[in-house]
Parts: sequence; structure tokens; C-alpha cells
Amino acid sequence: MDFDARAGSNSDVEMELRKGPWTVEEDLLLANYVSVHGEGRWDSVAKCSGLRRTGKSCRLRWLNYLRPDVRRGNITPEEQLLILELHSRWGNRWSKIAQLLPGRTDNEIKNYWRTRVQKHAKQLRCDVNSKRFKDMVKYMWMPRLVERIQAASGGRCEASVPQTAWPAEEGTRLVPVADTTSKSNTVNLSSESSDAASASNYFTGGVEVDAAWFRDTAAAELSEEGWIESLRSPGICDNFWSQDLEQSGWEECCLWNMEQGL
DNA sequence: AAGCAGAGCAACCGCGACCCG
DNA sequence: ACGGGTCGCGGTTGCTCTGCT
Repeated sequence: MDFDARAGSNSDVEMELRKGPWTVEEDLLLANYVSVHGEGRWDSVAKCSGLRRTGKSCRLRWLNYLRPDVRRGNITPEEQLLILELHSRWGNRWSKIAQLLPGRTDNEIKNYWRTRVQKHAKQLRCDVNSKRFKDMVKYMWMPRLVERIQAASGGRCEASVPQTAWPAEEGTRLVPVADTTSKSNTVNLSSESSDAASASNYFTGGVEVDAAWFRDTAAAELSEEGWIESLRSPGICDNFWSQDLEQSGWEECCLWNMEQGL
């Protein structure tokens, strides 16, 4: 039962189903109706509430925006961590992932993934489904988030993160980087070019890269972002990471960029 | 100040699953 | 068993905002 945007007289237009952004009046109508009658059947909601919208549209608006318990805005590091972990397990099962993030909608999580994570991988010409990308998420991105959460909670990580998130996989080439998550990999790069080169080598499989370039790029990024300072100031870095993980993900950028030449 | 490009997000669309007569 | 109606999910689109030149 699709709607059809045919041109017509004013009265016809009045009766047409509306599309596009919801108005405040429509929001009020829908919210009032649902609060009185419950969610029920969405086609009925659409018809009986007086809204000229499809049931689908009403459902989407209610679930993603009007629902009282819906949370909007900054996705916390804990939530980011959970999203990364759950996505690694279930893939694009957004609604399933959303069930474990109270107040978050599948749409919001999907948008987060597409804008922050997938876009990042795309820019770096790295397949989000590739082993390498998953490793980066698992061994660099996620540990960083844990650091952030720990810092924010005064050293106690209270995030409900599945323990399978970052197993100690000794013997893999990624271990050294994973092992540095508590301190060194965030500091060394700013001061020692050799550390920068060695860190980069772990993610290039030991292939030589331009260490000077790596160091300079990292230093420039560090200077711009000032995130060494932020690491030492839990309050500040909490906001920093909450706003956008990617902005502090300069290191991954450097590493991935170098991989492109391989 | 104006134009442009990119990012972020709300909403739509298509399809498959489910329910019920 | 079948068919129509409805719902829910994942993919996609397009609008708005923001930052850069």
C-alpha cells in the first residue's frame, strides 16, 4: 500500500499521505495517541490518530525519536566499545545490537557505524570485513576505549565489556601493540622515532616504512589534538573520546595509510 | 561574506518474516 | 495450505549543518 505523490487540488493534497520531516504538531499527535492507546498496530495508529502518514513512518518516528526512553546524542566510550564488540560478533544486526544498548536505536547505531567506522575504513581503502581492519579494531581501537573508560572511572574499568573482546593471543604479530595499550603506545610515538617505526612495523607485518614520515605525522597530529595532555586529564579526555573517537585515532590513520602502499 | 564539500542524521524504501482469516 | 495485511530489519537517500577556502 504505497502512497503516491500525485498533483491535485488543494483538498486532494490535504488528503495525501505526507512524507519527509515530521512537524511538531505531528509529533504531538503521535505521542499523545501512543501514550493513550499504546503502540498496537501501526497502520491503525496512523489512521486513527489523524496523521496523514503511513504506519511504517509512524512506527519509525516513535521508535527513533518520540519514545520516552530514547537516548540521543553523544555515544559514550562504553557504548562505542560495546558496538564494536557486538558488531564483530553479529555483523550488521543493528536491532540485535541495539537491544543491548538501552535507549539507543538501531538507526542511531547504524548511523554511527556508517559515519564513524565504515567511512574511516573506506577512506583508508580498507575493507571493514577484512581481518586487518578487525584486528585494528580489536587490538588498538577497543583497548584505547578501555583505557579511556578506566581513566574516566579512576582506574577501575566498570564497562560491561565481554571478556572475549581482546584475548591475549600470544604469538601473533599484533601482540606487542596490544601489550602497549596501557601506556607506551600512546606516549612513545611522540618522543622516539624508533618507537614510532617499531610500532608501525607491527601493523605492516614488519615491512619497513618511512619512520621519519610516521614520526612527523604522529607528532603533528599530537600537537594538533593535544591528546597526550588529554590522556593525563581523565575529565578532558573523556569528553574528547566521547565526541569522536576517530579524531583521536590518528595513530590508526598513520598505520593504515602506510599499509596502502604495501 | 559567499560558495563549496563533507559529515551527520532523519526518514524512506524494499524485502522477508510473521500473523491471521 | 494459501493469500493478504502488517511488522521489523537493513540498506539507501537526501536534507541540514558545519567547517574550510
